[in-house]
Amino acid sequence: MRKGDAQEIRRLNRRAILGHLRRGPLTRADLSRLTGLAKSAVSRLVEELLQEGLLEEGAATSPPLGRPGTLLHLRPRARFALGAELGVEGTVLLALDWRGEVLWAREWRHPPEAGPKERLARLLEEALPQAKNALGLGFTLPGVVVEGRLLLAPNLGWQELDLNPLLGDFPLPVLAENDAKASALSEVFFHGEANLAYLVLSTGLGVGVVAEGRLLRGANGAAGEVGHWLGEEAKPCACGRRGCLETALGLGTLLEHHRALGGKAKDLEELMAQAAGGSPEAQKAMDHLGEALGRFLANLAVAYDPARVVVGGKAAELFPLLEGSLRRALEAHAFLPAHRVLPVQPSAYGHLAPAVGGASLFLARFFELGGLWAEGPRRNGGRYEEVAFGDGRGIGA
Amino acid sequence: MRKGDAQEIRRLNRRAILGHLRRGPLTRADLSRLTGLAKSAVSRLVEELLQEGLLEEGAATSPPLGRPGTLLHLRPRARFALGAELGVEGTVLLALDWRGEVLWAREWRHPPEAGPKERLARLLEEALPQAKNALGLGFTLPGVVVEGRLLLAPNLGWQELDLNPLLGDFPLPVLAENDAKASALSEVFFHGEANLAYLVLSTGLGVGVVAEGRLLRGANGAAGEVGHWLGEEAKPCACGRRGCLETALGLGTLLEHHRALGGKAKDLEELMAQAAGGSPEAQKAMDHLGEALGRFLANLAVAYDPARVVVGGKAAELFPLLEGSLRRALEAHAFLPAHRVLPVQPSAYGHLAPAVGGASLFLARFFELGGLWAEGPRRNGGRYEEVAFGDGRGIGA
DNA sequence: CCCCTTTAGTTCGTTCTCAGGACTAAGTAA
DNA sequence: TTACTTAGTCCTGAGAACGAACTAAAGGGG
Repeated sequence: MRKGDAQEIRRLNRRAILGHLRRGPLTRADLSRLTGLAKSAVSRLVEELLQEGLLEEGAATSPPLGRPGTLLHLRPRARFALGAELGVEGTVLLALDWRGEVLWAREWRHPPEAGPKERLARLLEEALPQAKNALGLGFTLPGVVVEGRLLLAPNLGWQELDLNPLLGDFPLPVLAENDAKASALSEVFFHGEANLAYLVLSTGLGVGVVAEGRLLRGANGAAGEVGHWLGEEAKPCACGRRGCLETALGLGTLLEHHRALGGKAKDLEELMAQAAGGSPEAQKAMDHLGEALGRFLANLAVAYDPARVVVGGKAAELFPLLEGSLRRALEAHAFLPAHRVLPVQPSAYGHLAPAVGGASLFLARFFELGGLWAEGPRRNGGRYEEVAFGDGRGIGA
Repeated sequence: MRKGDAQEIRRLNRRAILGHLRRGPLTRADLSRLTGLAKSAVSRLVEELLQEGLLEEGAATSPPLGRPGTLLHLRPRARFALGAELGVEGTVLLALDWRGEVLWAREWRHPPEAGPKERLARLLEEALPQAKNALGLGFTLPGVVVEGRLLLAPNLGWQELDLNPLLGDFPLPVLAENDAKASALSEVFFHGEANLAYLVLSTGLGVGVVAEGRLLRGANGAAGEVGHWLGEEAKPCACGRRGCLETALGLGTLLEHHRALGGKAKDLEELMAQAAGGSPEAQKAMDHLGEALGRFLANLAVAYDPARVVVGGKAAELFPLLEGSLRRALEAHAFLPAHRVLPVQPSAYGHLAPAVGGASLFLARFFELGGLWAEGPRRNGGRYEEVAFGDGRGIGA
C-alpha cells in the first residue's frame, strides 16, 4: 500500500524508460510510443538520465521518411554489482554489468575443513578490491536462506547460522539468497520469461521458481526445496530424514547405480566419457536417471506450471546424455498437453548462474527503483522484498 | 512497466486509504499518519470518497486530550460482486459485500447429465436478477482454467472448453477461475496472511497457493494441481493417467479403505458418524488418511513453504477427526523446524469459500484500482492479472 | 532549387496533485 | 478564563506530465 507523490511518478517513468532500453537501443520517439508518455516528458527524463551518465546517445536511425532519430542505450559499465556463489565444492565471485556482461570473475576451492567464517572471510577479502562503486554484493548458499539467516544447508553441513556477524565492516550492502532461487533470477532477469523453474541438480536437488516475474520464496525461504519431497524409497538423506527425492535423483546415486550395473567409473567425468563413448552400462544408468527426471518434471509441472525449465548444476553438463530419455518420460507422464512440450534447456550462464543471480539481486533493485539508488536495501543479508520484472520478457527477448 | 501521471498518484493514494479502512474505522488524522500523506491530501481524498458514497462518517473518538476525530468507515453494501462455484455436486451462487459480508446466497444441485452449457445457463439465469450494480461475476470450476478457457476438469469430465461463447449477453464482466485458487483468494483477501496454501480435498485434491499476496497460477493455470503428482501406486485416475496422488488421498479412497478394513458405511456422512461414535474401523481408516495427509503436507511445505495451510472441501468437515494423526505425521516428516508447527486450520468461509473467492476476483480488482472502477477487466473469463494484497494482513487481523 | 510531407525532438503554458504552513474547531487541564 | 493538544480545512507553491506550437532534419516532386 505505497503512497504516491510526484517523486513516485518520476520513479515509475524512469523505470519504464530504463526497462525498455534494457532490450536494446531506442530513440526518444520510440520511448514515447512504448511508454505512452508525452514526447516532452520523455525528453526531460532522458536528459536527466544522460546527465547522470546512465544513458548514452548513439548512432542516428535512417528511416525511409522523416527526420532521423538518435538512438539511446544504457551506458556500458555505468552500474554493476558483485555476485558470488558459496558452493559445496568452491566459491565463485564475479562483477556483473547492469546489461548482464560479466566484467570480472574469479573462482577458488577451499580446504575441506573450512567453516562459514573462513569461507565468508575469504570471499569478502577477494571482493573488497572490486567493491568500489558496486551497487552491492549478493551471494548464494546451497540451503534455506531467509532474512540473512541460513536455516539449513544439508550438503554443507551448516545450519541455524546468522550471517550478519560474519560480514564485518564490508563497505557494501550485502544480500544472501538460496542458489537455485538466485539462478532462477539470473535467467529471468537477463533472458526473459515470467514463469520459469530453474532446476539445480548436483549432489543435491532444488528448484528456483519465478511466477509472474517474481521469485517464489515462501514464508521461510524454503519454497522449491523439492529435493526434500518424500518418496517411497527410504534411503537416508543429508537432511536427517529418509526417502527424500534427492537420494534417488542426486548425482551420487547415478554413480552407485552405474556400479550396480557392473560399470566402473571413479567419478562423474569418467561416467560421462563412457556414456559418450557408447558404454551400454553407462548409457543404461543415464537412461534410468533421465527417466526418473522426466517423471519428476511432470510433477514439477503440476506443482508450479512453469513455461520453461532451465537445468543447472552438474546436470547441465550431463544434459545432452539425459535429454532423450527425459523427454520421453515427460511426454508419457505429462498432465496437460502443454506439459508434454514443456521446453527444458540447460542454463545460459552455465556454472556462473548462481553468482550472476546474486549480482542480479542488486541490479534488479536498481531497475525497480528506476535507477534511483537512494537508500539501499538493508545493510546485511536476507529476504529481498521487491525483486520483480513486470512482463518477464528480459533483454534477450 | 506501468507509466505514471497525476491520475496514477490519486489512484495510489485512494487505494492506500481504502486499504487501511478495510481493517476498521479510522479518523482522517489516523489515515494521514498511516499513509504518510499530508492531512490536506487525506481530507481532499476522503471528501471525494464520501461524495461517491464509498465512505461514511461514523461516531467521534474520545481521546484523552485534544479535539475528537470523526471515524470513517467503508459504507456497507456500497459495492458488491457476485461469486459462484460450479462444483462436482452442485452450484453455489452468492452476492458478496466489499467488506466480505454474504448478502445473499443460493445453492442447487443439477441433473447428472447436465453439461457445461446447461449448468452455466442456469447459473446466469439465477444471477441475472442480482446483477444490477454488481462489479462482476466470478465463478469457479474444479479444473485448470486459463484466460477464459477450461483446459481440463477430470472430476467433471469436461475438457478443452472455451467458456466465452457460453456467457451470451450477460450484462456484467465475468471471470472464471480454478476453485482452489479462488478459495485461497477468499482467505487471503478477507483473513490475511501473504503466504498461504488452501487445500481442497473432496473427490479430487488441489491446492491454491498465495505467495507474497499473489495468487500462483502458472503458465497454463495449472500451478497447485498437486492431486496429480505421480506417486508409486498405480491406481487409475480420472485424468487418464495412473498413480496420481488423489487416487490415494481422495475421499472416495477413504470409503474403500474403510470397507477393506471390514467397515460398513454407505457414504461419508455415515463414516463420519461411526468414527465420531468410536468405531475402531472407522477411526483406523481416518488415521490412515490423516497420516497420509500429514506426510503430504510435509511435501507441500517444501514445495510452497506457506505460513499457514487452510483445509477446505469435504475434508474440512472431517478435519477434527483427522487432525491428530495428521499433526503427528507432519511433525514426524517436516523438513524445517518451522514446518513442524505449521498452522493447519479448516476454512473460515466453509463450503462457500470458492464462491466467495470468485466474488473476490472483482472486489480485489476494485481495491487495487483505488475504488475507481473504470474499464473493468476483459469482458469474459480468464486469467486475472493484478490481484494482489500488499502485505496480506487482511481486515481480520 | 524550392517547397511539401513526414518524423524527431524542444519549448512553453496549462493542469493535476501533493506538501506544508496558517488557521479554525473542539476537546481537557489548570 | 487561559493554555495546551489534537482534528481538520484552506491556501499557496512546487513538481510532474500533457499537449499544442514550434524548430530540425531528412526525402521526394515539380
